[in-house]
Amino acid sequence: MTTITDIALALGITPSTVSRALAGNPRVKEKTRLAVEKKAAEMGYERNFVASNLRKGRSNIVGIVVPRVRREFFANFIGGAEDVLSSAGYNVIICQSQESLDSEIKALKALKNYRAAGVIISHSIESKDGNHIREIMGDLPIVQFDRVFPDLPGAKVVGANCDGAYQATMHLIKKGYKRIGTIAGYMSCMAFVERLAGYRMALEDAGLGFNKKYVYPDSILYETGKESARKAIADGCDALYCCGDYAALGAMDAAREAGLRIPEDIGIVGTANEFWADIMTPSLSSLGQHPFDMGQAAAHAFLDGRTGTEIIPMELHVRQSSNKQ
Amino acid sequence: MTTITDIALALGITPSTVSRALAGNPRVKEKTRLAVEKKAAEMGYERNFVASNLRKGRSNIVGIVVPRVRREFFANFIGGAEDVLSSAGYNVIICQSQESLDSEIKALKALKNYRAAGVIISHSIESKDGNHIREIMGDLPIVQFDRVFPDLPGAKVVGANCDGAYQATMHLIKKGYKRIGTIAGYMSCMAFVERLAGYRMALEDAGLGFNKKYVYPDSILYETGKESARKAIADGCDALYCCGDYAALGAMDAAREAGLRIPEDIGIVGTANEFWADIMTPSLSSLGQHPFDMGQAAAHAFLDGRTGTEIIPMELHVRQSSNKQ
DNA sequence: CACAAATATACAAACGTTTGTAAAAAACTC
DNA sequence: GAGTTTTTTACAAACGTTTGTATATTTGTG
Repeated sequence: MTTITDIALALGITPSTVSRALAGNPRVKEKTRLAVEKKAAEMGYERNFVASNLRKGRSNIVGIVVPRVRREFFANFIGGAEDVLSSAGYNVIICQSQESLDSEIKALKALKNYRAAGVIISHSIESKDGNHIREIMGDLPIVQFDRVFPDLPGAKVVGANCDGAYQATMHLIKKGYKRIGTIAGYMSCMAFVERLAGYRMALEDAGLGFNKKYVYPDSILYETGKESARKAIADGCDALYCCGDYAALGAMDAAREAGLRIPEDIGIVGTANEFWADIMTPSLSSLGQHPFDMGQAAAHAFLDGRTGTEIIPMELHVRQSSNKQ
Repeated sequence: MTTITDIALALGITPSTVSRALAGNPRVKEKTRLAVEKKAAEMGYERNFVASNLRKGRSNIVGIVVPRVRREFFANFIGGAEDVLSSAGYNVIICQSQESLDSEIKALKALKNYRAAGVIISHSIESKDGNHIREIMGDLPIVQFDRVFPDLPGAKVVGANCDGAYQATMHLIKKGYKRIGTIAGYMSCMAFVERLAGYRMALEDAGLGFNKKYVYPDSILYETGKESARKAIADGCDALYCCGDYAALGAMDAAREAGLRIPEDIGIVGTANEFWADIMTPSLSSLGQHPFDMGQAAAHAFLDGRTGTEIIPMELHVRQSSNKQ
């Protein structure tokens, strides 16, 4: 592999000049710079990032830490972020926390150790606050998205969760459902708290009143969603706003097992708008985010060193599961 | 951040001894080693990978390059590989080629530049051979999986594609379908070539004969699958073995648009066993791989420096879309 | 106890960059 | 053309580790 020393030797100049030339430093004469660039291309030079990072104390790596890469939402977010970051000359390391605090810490430490330029993160369910993030990353730029800790400084990109859940719940109300429960998420996550708030607000605005009894929290997976839906059905709910599509799927199965027709006897709306929501029978109404846009927004927030919170709208996709005539 | 020099200073020994002690080198006395370990823990030392990598000329990074992270198969593969690799002390960088040769080359170059210890790759559709991989990675260990170039040296982990497609096709034959076509993939990919071979073998073994006319290649997405299925239906096919679930989904829609009942008028089997295959109506029969196992196998192949090809069995999940009574 | 052998540690260079400071070269000024 | 400023390049140290070689220490032998 050719080094800047090789180039310097070939041109009879010093490595430092080569380094500056390649970095576009105005301290080197245009003529020299062009000669260096030509020689570098000729010799197939590629900057050794490891050496560069060591000397500079920071790298061109941006870490993206997500619970799970395979979820529609995170996969699309990553797509959006990667687009923007890689065209800005950054390399992206993707880490999965698998919803575990330990894995999250491990990933952050590895990123810190590689002197990442920054980290874009949506924390795991097990993370109750952002102290470990701040502690490990020090003063490195942190961009949070979707699941954010409000007290942690730095940029945040979130969906309009409160507004979206309001829309979803209001949609159920307008369809004539009377006892609307919610299969909620974890109250350690902002996003889920916001959704609950939107759900509550819609009920109150419609004069239906909010009843804590019809909130079934900690349910975002198929199994927990199904279990919670069973309780909701026993409690007499005739509609459910679910904080996740997998939980909504569980709820649909619970309804079917209870002999209820969807959407005639029970209406169901999910959240995330996974690919399969549209192709199942009955198709699942779902509150979709714009993960790709969120990824781009997060990347730009990092690049511009912006801070503050950016809110990306959410969109309700009405399908059969809530479309009572 | 504390360095080995700090530890050496604190203990009145030299950095080299600290380095060796932390690496478990037998050249340092047990007593010294313990003292170093204690001090290191006390001072919160963490090895600077960047410096270590620079000196050693290689890192503890393993790159995984896949077309798309969000596909069930790749996401699960990554899960399996990450498990094994991270408990062996490696860090995993995940790169997406987005099925584009350019992105694949870019990812490989970045990995090479970070002096990755090796790369685990399933190449993009646009890659017609493995020359660019070998050229960029030099003599670094390469483990290929699923889509492999047989002429590229190094370990390979593949599903039993030929055998699986044989099973799938034979299943359709046994169900009484007569004119069985295949929505095939790209002939630049081993996996798809193998599946076609299995399909052909089953037809020939059953005495139905192979007819090139009923092979509709280059169709792995919803749109291309649908388009190819339209042709197949016009050609009089009453069953389709599809090389991908998204293509199978397109085929189902094409069948419905043509007024055909599934599975009565046309039988459909997909490949990959995506999550949603089970929940749609009619549910989609699909030939599933064991991506998690494949990921573990690939990681072990890398760790053990093994070479040669490992074949992981595939499993047919029979569901409604092919279950003609 | 002297001497050799084995063990444990110190020294120093290297990995390939970047960057502050010094020196050289070029361009002005009077 | 000498002196001054500006531009351009060279020198050298540093980032934190690893590792071959040399030195110091300990252990063993007669």
